[in-house]
Parts: sequence; structure tokens; C-alpha cells
Amino acid sequence: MNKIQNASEDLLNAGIKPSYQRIKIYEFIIKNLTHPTVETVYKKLSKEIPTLSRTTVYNTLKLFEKKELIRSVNIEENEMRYDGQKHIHGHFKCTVCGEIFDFNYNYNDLEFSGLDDFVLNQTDVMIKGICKKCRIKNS
Amino acid sequence: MNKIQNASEDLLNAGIKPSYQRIKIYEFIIKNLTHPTVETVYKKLSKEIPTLSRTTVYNTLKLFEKKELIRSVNIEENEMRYDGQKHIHGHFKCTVCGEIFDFNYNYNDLEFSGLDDFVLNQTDVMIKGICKKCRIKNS
DNA sequence: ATTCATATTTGTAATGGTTACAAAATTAAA
DNA sequence: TTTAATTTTGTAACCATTACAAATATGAAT
Repeated sequence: MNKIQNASEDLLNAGIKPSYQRIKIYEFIIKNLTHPTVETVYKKLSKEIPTLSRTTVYNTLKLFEKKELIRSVNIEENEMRYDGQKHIHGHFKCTVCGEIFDFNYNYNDLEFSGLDDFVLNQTDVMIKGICKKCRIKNS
Repeated sequence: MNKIQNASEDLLNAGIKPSYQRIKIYEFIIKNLTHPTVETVYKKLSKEIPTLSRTTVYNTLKLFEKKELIRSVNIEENEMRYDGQKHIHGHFKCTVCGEIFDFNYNYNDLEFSGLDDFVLNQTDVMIKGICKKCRIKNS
């Protein structure tokens, strides 16, 4: 029952007018699930769209996030990353190689105390450590 | 069985030479559990230490974090916050008033998959939403 | 098509948190 | 008291991000 993802449709459903740049940026984000930065998106898409501006990438990704089409991943100390995956998952950053991995966690069993009568909109679980490859390499 | 916290002792135990500035900064962080920014620490301590430099605050907090005396809280989009609390807890940011709240969660209930043979050093659970006060005010 | 209003994109300049760096000050040892 | 090592300080640089206004593209009405 999976539907082939259609960029224009997704944007329209989110209330975003599907311009050429927006379609290309959205397609890039949902096809490259490596948590790219603005700079990465800009560099890669510039080859295809020579007139593309960094500002457009910044604004567009912020717009997508506001409309809940994508998620921002604030795991780096200096720059933001973006994630086009829809399902709930956490992010692991290897402090040796810097790579960011996805992992699953059991959100439903997680119980909070101290947030009574708070509205919870967005949960982020982030872990830092050493990935398997780096652990083996340095042992 | 609680021990009165002694800044110099804590620093020495962490392998940090307890200079005047370091003691003052450490004391501020463990006494002001409101997730202060570098700027906040600098502004408040400047009154007591007129010669204090922002760079010293930056370097010292980074040093404390590296020695695992305090934790950095990367929940803002632009600037870092610091947390002197020792016990495991999560951070909630109200997107209306901007305040950051602590909450407790059962760490043992958090089960991960996809991180086999990874070394997990630091876990951060962050939630964004609307705090009780702002929810009531806007209803 | 043409005009006009609106939305989007672009490029440059500014912003602001953080870091690099070297000089000054402090501390510790000999 | 000298000397070396450490810490602090202040300024300049860095760089991701945002502000802003001009340029371009889009869409509707005539």
C-alpha cells in the first residue's frame, strides 16, 4: 500500500507552493537521508541549478520544518542538519568520525515526570558515543 | 549522607587546577540551575570579577564539560547552555516563552535498536512544546 | 498578449556566537 | 629572585545564519 512519493503533492498537502527550487530541495532531502547540512544541499544542487542561492536553501528548509515536512537535527555544535525521514527515531553522533546514525527507540514506554499540563510537540533523543567501526579500529 | 559541595575539591577531583575564576564559574553553574548561557555567566560574574573575560568563560565551561563536571545543553538554535545538575534528566523548551525546564524520565525504560556494538557515552532527551503557564495564558 | 499585483529567488551585507592567537598576568618551582 | 609553566585577558578573525532589497518569476484580470 506504499504510495510513490510525489514531491509536488507533498508540498501542496503541506500548504507550500511547489516551485522548481522547492521541489528539488525537497526531493534531495527525502532521497538523501544522511542528515545533510545547508551547505551540502547547496553544493550538490548547485550543479543542477547553477543560479541557486544559499539563502533559498536556508529559507526553504526552514519553511519545510515549520510546515512539518522535514525535521531539523541540532546535534552539531555549529551547524544545523536536516532529516527527511518521517518515522520516529533518534540520532547517534560518533565523536570519533563525526558520522550521524539513526536508531529506533521505544517512545511509547517513555514516561516523563515534571511535565504535567505541558503540551509536548516534538521529542528528540540524541546519543553521543563511538560507532562500531571506530570502536573496532581503535582497539 | 550528603556532602556539602566544595568547588575546589570538585575541580581537583576532576583534574582541574582550582583558580579563582574557575572556582567562581563552577560555583555559579552549580548554584544557578537555569541552564545559563556563556553571556549570562559572564554578565553576572563580571560584577564580582571586573576583569573577567568572555574567553575565560568560554574556555572554562568547555574545560568543565570535557572533564565531565557539567553538561552542555544544545537546545537553542544559536547559543549553547550549560547545566550543573548531576542526575539524569531531560530538557523541555517552551516555544512560546523560551524557558527551559528539567524533567525526569526513566532511563532504564529507554530501549534502543540499531546501536549494537556502539559505545554510548551521553544521552540527551529533549522535548519542545508549550509550558503550563503559556498554555493557560493563551486559552 | 499586456498590465499589474503578488510571491519567490537571489546576492550582498550585517549579525552574533564562538574560536584563534598573542600579550599580560599569575602561579609554582628551583 | 629567576625562570618556566599555566592561566587569563582582549582583540581579531571565523563562519553559520539572517536581514534586506533588488531582480525574477508567477498568476490573475482585462
